[in-house]
Amino acid sequence: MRSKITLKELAKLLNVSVSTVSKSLNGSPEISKNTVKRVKELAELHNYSPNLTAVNLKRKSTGNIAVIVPNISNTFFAKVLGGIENEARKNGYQLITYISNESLTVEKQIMDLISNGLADGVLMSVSAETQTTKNYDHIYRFTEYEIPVVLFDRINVDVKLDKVGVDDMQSIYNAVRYLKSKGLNRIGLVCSIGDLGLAQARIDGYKAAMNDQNTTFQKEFLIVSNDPEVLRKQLGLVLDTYEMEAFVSLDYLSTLLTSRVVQEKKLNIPEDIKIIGYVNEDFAPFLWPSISYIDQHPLSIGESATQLLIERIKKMQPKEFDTQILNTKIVHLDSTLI
Amino acid sequence: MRSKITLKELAKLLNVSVSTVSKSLNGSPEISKNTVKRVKELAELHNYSPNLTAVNLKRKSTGNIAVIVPNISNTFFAKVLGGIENEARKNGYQLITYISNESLTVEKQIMDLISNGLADGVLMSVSAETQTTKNYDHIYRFTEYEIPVVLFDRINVDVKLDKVGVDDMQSIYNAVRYLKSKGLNRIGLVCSIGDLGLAQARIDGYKAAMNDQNTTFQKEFLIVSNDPEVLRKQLGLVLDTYEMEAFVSLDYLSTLLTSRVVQEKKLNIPEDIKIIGYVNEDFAPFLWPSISYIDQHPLSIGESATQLLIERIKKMQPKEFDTQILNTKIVHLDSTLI
DNA sequence: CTGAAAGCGCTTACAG
DNA sequence: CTGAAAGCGCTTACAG
Repeated sequence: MRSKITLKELAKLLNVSVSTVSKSLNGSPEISKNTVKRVKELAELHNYSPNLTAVNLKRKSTGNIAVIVPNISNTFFAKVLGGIENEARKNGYQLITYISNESLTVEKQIMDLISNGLADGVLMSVSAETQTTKNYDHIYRFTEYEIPVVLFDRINVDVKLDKVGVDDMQSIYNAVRYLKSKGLNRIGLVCSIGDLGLAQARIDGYKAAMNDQNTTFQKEFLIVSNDPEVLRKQLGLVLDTYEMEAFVSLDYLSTLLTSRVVQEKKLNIPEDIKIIGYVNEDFAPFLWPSISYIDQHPLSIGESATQLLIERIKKMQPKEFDTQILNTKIVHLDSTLI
Repeated sequence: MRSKITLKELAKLLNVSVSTVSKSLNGSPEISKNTVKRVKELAELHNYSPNLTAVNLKRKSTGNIAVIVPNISNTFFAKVLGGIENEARKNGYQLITYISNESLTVEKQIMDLISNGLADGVLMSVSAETQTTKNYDHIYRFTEYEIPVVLFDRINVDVKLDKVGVDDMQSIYNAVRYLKSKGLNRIGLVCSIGDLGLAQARIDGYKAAMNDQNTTFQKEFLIVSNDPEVLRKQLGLVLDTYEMEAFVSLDYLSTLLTSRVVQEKKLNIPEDIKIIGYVNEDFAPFLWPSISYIDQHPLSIGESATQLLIERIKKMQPKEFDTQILNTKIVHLDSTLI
């Protein structure tokens, strides 16, 4: 496609060898100041830049990091991607991105592609299907090829690899404890992502906190379904049956839905019902009422995962896998005011 | 990084030449059925796949499409990216993604990088700063290198290139006309992205529709600011001063904010105030009230832009630039019921 | 039908 | 200080 000037052409114009040009441009101390100057000037003039494909072939590396994201329906993964991009670009890596659409099949196809030598390392968040079927062979294959893989966010999977994410159990445990500290006891849990390992961890956190002091966990308060309609109905039922005081919602959809159904029932937030959920932090303040949420610092997740991956790329460590857990924080808005 | 088997190694194992192996694997008719079979079997056995860096160097192409997105704070660009990915992968291209963060400087850096022969083509949505400063040289440079560029979504820019997007003026014109057809006349416009060309087009659509029949455009109804706080105040003021009947909001933030401020004022949606805006289509139905929105079919935008780009890559057309305009559609939810 | 050779655009020991 | 040569892993005219 491109007709940019090559080393060879520069060499011809300067009447020197290709090696000399290459060394001059790469700051080798072998070459005389004078030649270096001549070469650099001409290179500048012609706007020379090395063909990265050739460089990479020579170096036996690609300069690419592959990123596999399960979906893009909310901004969480987009934000993580932002963090990954920051860190990758700072280190001179390009990002090759893929979306698995929560499908194991697609994930396998992507991994096949990548293993054709497309990337020096892989950052991935496993798809829902991969987690439910516990099919991890395609991931392990990379370590055979000596391509490091770092998992991010969805790290509650039984795979021995480097991982970067948050403590999902603790996050929800803290949220429930906060609500209880306000004297609330009838706290429901709403979840539309039950097939993810991290949802299970969050539910465990909920149960632990509910079983803590003056309350015991009641399974009637657990509203889990992938179908928004089912969720909506159950939520209505629970609100009609019990005098609920608060909800913890585990994902974007269920958070908005909780707020909606509560209001449909003419209940006031936060006076009658308090909510802590997961929502897009950029827009959370503009909802009515605005909903308190658990900030997972997606940017940091992306950055840390990328740092770890680049370390692995640079020196394929002895196999001691690292798990980095970042803190979460409850951001209080309207729905937990008072 | 990878220790995968190469053509040369396969050739040695089979006692044939590298050329023979290459031709066998690439389905050349020159080679005997028998050899092809032997080669393919061994290749399969060793899980051979060609080193794409080498193939690309030879082919003088990269197999990559670079995508530059201005931001990722809402899901719009994420969805477009999804469409791009579908189409790119179908055609065997990899996506290299970049986020310009609405900065001209970053955009230039990215373009420099890409021009190092990283991609066969570029899909981009120009940053806000690029639009306000009207600085397009770095974009034109690609055409000099014969790397095709297709702009998407933000196509209201004075650049002669292929473009794929929607008719922003018409979209808002239609929205306002719809509201007027319901007998509403005091219709406000709210916008937090005034520095984008497409916002201007949308505002033009609003003015045209307001000047249409029994109403004339009033600049008091125009609420435009990049600062949410200013927007919030002005919105409150307008609601206090005029008996508003509806709002058209031009972006995610202003849409949510409009709904919020209206409700803070104890006004009912849609009884007192109707709203048409732009929101994440996946979550729109779960808001309370759910907000009617203009569906821009982001997936289609991504797919069409990618198709066009791939055409350009395959046969660098005589320079007649194409502008593809996709339809938008109003999706009616709570906020325009009745 | 098979293979030797050249070449894609680079880098880097090695020789002079 | 400079350059010739080999090589990264492929593909493809060309010769036999």
